[in-house]
Amino acid sequence: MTPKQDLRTSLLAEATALLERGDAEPSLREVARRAGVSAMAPYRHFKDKAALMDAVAEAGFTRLSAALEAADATAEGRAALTAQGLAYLAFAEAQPAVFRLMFQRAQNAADRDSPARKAAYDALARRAAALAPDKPEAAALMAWGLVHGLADLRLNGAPAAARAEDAVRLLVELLAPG
Amino acid sequence: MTPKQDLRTSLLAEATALLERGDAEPSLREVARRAGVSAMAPYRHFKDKAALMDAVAEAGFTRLSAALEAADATAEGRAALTAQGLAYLAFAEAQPAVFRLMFQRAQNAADRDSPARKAAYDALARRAAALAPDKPEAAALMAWGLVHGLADLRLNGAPAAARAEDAVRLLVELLAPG
DNA sequence: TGTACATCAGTGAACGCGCGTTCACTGATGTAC
DNA sequence: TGTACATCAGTGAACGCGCGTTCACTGATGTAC
Repeated sequence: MTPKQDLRTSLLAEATALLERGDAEPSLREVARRAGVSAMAPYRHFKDKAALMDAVAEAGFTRLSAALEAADATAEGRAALTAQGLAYLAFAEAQPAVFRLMFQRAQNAADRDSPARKAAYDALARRAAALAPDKPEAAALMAWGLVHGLADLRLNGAPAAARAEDAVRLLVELLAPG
Repeated sequence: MTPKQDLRTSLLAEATALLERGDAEPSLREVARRAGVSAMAPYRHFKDKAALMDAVAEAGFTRLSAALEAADATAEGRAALTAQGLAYLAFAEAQPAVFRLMFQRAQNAADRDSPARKAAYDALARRAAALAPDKPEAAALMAWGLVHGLADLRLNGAPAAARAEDAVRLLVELLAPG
């Protein structure tokens, strides 16, 4: 058979599209269908369904980490941390289903320690730690925990989370008054 | 047929137990099986499977809100907020699957505005707002977002979240130095 | 340049499975008179 | 007190469904000599 060009990439894209369309658990068969390929074709590229979903999540962390680093580059110090926090919220809002998947899958999987995931954490953590040199670890975890919690609450429809950006700004203000 | 005594309660208990046993999506049939009842029996008590799961989530919010209020009662001011934050983390850790379900279901469902959920939010929010009278809303959302994010990260195996309690204490310290 | 062969990406039929839900039913209990 | 009837909580068989995965296969492409 004629190889589709880069079926692997197509499968990732279709799975992502299905997720964002609201299908919380797209079936392998449906993904294959959308890619214009038989139900069995994905097995040439992924060991099984779980491997495909892991790859989707991993790609999500790569995009998130890139978004955070891009935001970071736009400013310095306090402003850079604020920018990263807002970027995190924006990412979650733009790709809610993938965002959810990213953290769900980490729950069981070995990709808990993926480099992309680490990179995303480090980007935020570095700025937060720099603002609170006396308690760098607690500050980093606080920044990560806050933006993650706000994103999750907003995705889950908590009405209060509409003002999530205010909470991010308050965090930065408290960490580094000025 | 002889009515089982309080089958409704048993079904909720079995569904909860299955969840906590690691079955992220227990089937209606399995729940019924565990309750010692035919596959159809649950339909006497719940419209459909979704209604059962909604009830499980709602019961979770009731327990969470009770836990927060109990923690709140043990102290005053700053210490009360800390106690609530730690209680939130403890709840998520003790019943991770129900905790996840609670927020997942809110995503689509009408029970987004359930009284139990509001009560849980209010308990935390009141204390946080009292500590930052100039920015009560942002402070409340910040407290809720932080503890929720820390809980979620910990459930999802983020290594840094092991020190979540430190982050809660840092929050309280920043909100109300002293 | 030609030939033999391995590899690789796909196909398509078939499997067994457990699911949520429907349906028609049964038999115990409560209520009216 | 007895009888008729409605209600209520359960049963059990059956449905159609889509799923992940297996299997044996096909035919195009790349490689060695």
